[in-house]
Amino acid sequence: MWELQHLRYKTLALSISDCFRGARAMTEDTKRRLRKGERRDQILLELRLAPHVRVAELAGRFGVTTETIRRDIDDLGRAGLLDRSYGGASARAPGGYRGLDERSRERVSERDRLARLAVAEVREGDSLMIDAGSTTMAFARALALSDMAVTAVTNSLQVAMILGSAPRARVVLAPGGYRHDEAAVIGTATVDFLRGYHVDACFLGAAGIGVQGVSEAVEGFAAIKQAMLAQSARRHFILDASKFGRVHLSHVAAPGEIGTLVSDAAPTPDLHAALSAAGARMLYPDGG
Amino acid sequence: MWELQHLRYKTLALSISDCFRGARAMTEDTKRRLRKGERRDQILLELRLAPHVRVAELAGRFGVTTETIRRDIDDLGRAGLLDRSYGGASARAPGGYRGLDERSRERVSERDRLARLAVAEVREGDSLMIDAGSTTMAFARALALSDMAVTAVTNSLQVAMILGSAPRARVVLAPGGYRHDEAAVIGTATVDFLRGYHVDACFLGAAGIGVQGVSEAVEGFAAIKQAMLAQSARRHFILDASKFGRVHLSHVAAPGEIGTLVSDAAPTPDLHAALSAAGARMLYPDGG
DNA sequence: ACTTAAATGTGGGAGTTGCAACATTTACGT
DNA sequence: ACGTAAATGTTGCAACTCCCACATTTAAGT
Repeated sequence: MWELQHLRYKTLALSISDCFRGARAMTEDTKRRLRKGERRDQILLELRLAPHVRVAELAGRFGVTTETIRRDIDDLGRAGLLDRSYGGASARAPGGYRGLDERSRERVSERDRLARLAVAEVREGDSLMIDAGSTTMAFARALALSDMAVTAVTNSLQVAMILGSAPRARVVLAPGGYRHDEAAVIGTATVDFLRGYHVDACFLGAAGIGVQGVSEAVEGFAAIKQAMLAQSARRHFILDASKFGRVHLSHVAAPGEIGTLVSDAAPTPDLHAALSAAGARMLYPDGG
Repeated sequence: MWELQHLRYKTLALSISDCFRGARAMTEDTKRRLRKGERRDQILLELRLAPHVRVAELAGRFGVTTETIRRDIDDLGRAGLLDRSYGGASARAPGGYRGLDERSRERVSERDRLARLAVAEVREGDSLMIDAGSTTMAFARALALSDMAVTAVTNSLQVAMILGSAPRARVVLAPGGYRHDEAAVIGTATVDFLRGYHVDACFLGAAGIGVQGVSEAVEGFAAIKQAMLAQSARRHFILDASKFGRVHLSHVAAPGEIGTLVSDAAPTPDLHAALSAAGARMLYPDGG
């Protein structure tokens, strides 16, 4: 009976493993046999349908020992393809957010504090634009908790799903080409769509901020951020202190275009000087 | 120290619990005190950021016993707001898909077989439209496994995320108002956007099919399905046998407009007669 | 203030999982 | 066909989780 089950999966699984091996640039994975790859593809795919799988259940389904499954998800976890958890594995949320296992409790509350600082800038009834990123996800979560009536336009699937669960929030999702690593849509369709909306405020993340302004690493995100900036009466960048002084490929906004910088710590003196000279507002805990 | 942590959460959590209680129509939840509701909101929201939380970790964070957390997630699980798992809880995937715990192993393979039957209708290089639903999610999963080069336009966030993980698939997401219970976008913006594409084939789910044609329960989905049908050279409905004979509010397609019905079992004689008289093609295991 | 019920804590036994060392099987190259 | 190494299975023990019943605390109503 297990044999039958196994064969079915064997025919079903084709070769996503190839992509996976390719992505890992032939390190230790090239040595692995088919059976293993198939199983791992199955695990990964199952994890896209259900957010969590259990070791014991997978073992039963594939007709192998729990130890084998354990080794599989250990390796997959090491490769960053899923998150290990007691008794099983869970899908790694796309969009940059790391599970709590990797973060200390302090960082969790830091994240929430920064997010609430940004939520304080939102007024009841506001229309918003929110872009993709781990900071804006945390912002969306805090905004959902605040139970404010807002309408949000976003290109982030995560933000849509998080904020969409709040009873008084309306979410409009922009169209575009789907980027799986960021769980967001991107492209000219996205930008064109955004131009059709005028909102009270936008809340954006970014990869870096320096004296020359805000910059972004992911190609294609910069254009979206700029489009959102252009349609918003009030502009906000939510950036934790680790972004200070970092410069990335794509230019997003000059210091004068930043509006308000929401952060979890005061900017470095030179950054503070440059931003304040350009008329940017800065907001951070302990007196901003 | 725990006191501090707890207070922070106390201020953060406002009143999504109200919505939750409201949704449950004041059964046993009305009796519950604030503390409990806050904790549960936190759990639910945390689950939107991370796909899995552990009992022990939550207990530590809230400064309560694991037993309390266990009771929380038990109740939340009973209310259908999350999925229980050994050692913790995982987010319930929106869009109708139920975790494996609730389904027998047979139904899992049935689901996969139906999905693969539909995938067999896809040709390398095809452009597709795929709508939202649990059947189309399974289809997207099987399509991702097939490793075919396809371009898919969809209004389902789940389909986008599943298919978007396949290396050779391109996914275009339609815009629109976000419907959280279905994890899909909906509305005139969605329909208008779809009209901008011509595709080789569409794969749609639906709530029911009868002699009068295909019908749908979710308001607003019918228009999207019709738009997708209109833009597709080949038309497919993926429906399991439980949909046979069911009639729902919104009309989607007459028998003559169905194209191909992909199912896991042969339609009932009268349904078969009506469809075949209208020129619909039928596809099911064991000789279609 | 008193009563009552809900909410939470405690403790122990049963079941699950994790881990590591070692045995066995399987797959591949020569 | 043989040898080798990867892959998987097996076993035992420690750690963790679950669940039950009962004790204790907390919150609400009168």
